[in-house]
Amino acid sequence: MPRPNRSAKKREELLPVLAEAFAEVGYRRATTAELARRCGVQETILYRLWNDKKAMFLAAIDHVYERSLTIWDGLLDAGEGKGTGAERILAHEATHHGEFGLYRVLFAGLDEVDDDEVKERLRATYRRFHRYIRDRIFEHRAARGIRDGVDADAAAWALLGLGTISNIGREVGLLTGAARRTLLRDIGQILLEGR
Amino acid sequence: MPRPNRSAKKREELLPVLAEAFAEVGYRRATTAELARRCGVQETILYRLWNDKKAMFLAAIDHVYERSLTIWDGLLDAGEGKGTGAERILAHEATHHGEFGLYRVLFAGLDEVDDDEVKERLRATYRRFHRYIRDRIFEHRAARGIRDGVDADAAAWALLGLGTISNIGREVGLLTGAARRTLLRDIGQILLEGR
DNA sequence: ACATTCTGACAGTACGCACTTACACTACGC
DNA sequence: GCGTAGTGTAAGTGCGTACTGTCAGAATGT
Repeated sequence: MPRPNRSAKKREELLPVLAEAFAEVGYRRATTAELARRCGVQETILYRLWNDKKAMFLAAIDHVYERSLTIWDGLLDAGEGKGTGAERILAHEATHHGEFGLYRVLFAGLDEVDDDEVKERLRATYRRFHRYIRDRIFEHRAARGIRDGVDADAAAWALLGLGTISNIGREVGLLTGAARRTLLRDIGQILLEGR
Repeated sequence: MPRPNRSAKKREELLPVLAEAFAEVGYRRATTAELARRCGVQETILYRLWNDKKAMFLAAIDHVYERSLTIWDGLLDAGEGKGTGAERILAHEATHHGEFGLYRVLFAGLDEVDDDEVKERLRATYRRFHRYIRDRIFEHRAARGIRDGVDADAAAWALLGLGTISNIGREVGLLTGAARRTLLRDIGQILLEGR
């Protein structure tokens, strides 16, 4: 049995680079040649790690969620005492939201939803984001003794929308950093409280 | 002087078809052959009306705004007495939002923002949408005597975000029609009032 | 009727891109 | 050291696609 297989490790190593590439130029324009160049490897190597370009993209979608979750969960663990978890995440996003541009992977995916696999993966990703946010809203309201807020489900969607439009505004140069901060902070608070 | 030029008329006639095509399959996948097929003409004809594919896309972006505005302005003119203009638009969108899928043209554009012309056109479009909504918020609050709501500018962005995420949710199959209705209605009302 | 410009159909071209084949080389277990 | 299976490099290949050249015919003002 010669040479152990390092594929898994290599995939893990290249995935962030792929995600960044898809984020920057979208799905169609991220040519396999460009992906390989950014990874510093030959195209063949990518094709040995993933079946095709779509598989690379699907993996990148998952990476977006996992990266966000890692950061958010870190915020929940650390910094106890400075408000509820939801407030801490909101405050963090108010200053750092979208700075890695990974959300653009999701935009790229929305352009490919007529592909069933892409659509399914996007659905799973958005659902996971939504549930996570909704749970934080529940926690927040429980901690604050809020019982009459609007449906937490709807509020979670609205918060997702807030993040999305904030990114779009940045993308097209309509929202400055300061504007995004007040947007996420003020409106975010209202949605959290639900009234 | 033989045969008057009907280019303008023809452009006007084909533009909705182009917009629909871009909405359905995005920019990259909307091949010129496909565009021509949907329009029922030869590719050459499209190229006589627009310089290149990008010009067709830019025109489609404008069309999205103009179509929405036509509908919304119609709602403002008609149906006086049933709430403020903002409320009427919101109620309308709650049931009809995104049913033509034209917003997907904007998603497609977001995948092409590294092109300066596309980015500029998107910025102009989002700005116009934002201003229109903001003005409706001002009117609403004036009519209701609301003076302590959150910044109308921010609220307008949040409403845009609400519409956007509503479309995304529909797109990936996470939000049913009923869910979108309550989302736009309940959260929309909160944002309108600003508290 | 006629000149002139618009209109429509078709084939073609150059290129970019996803994906493959082929092959030399390397590291490991026995 | 030897066979096996993983790794790196290079050169294709075939297809899809944006865009063009050509040319016959059709509609208009004079």
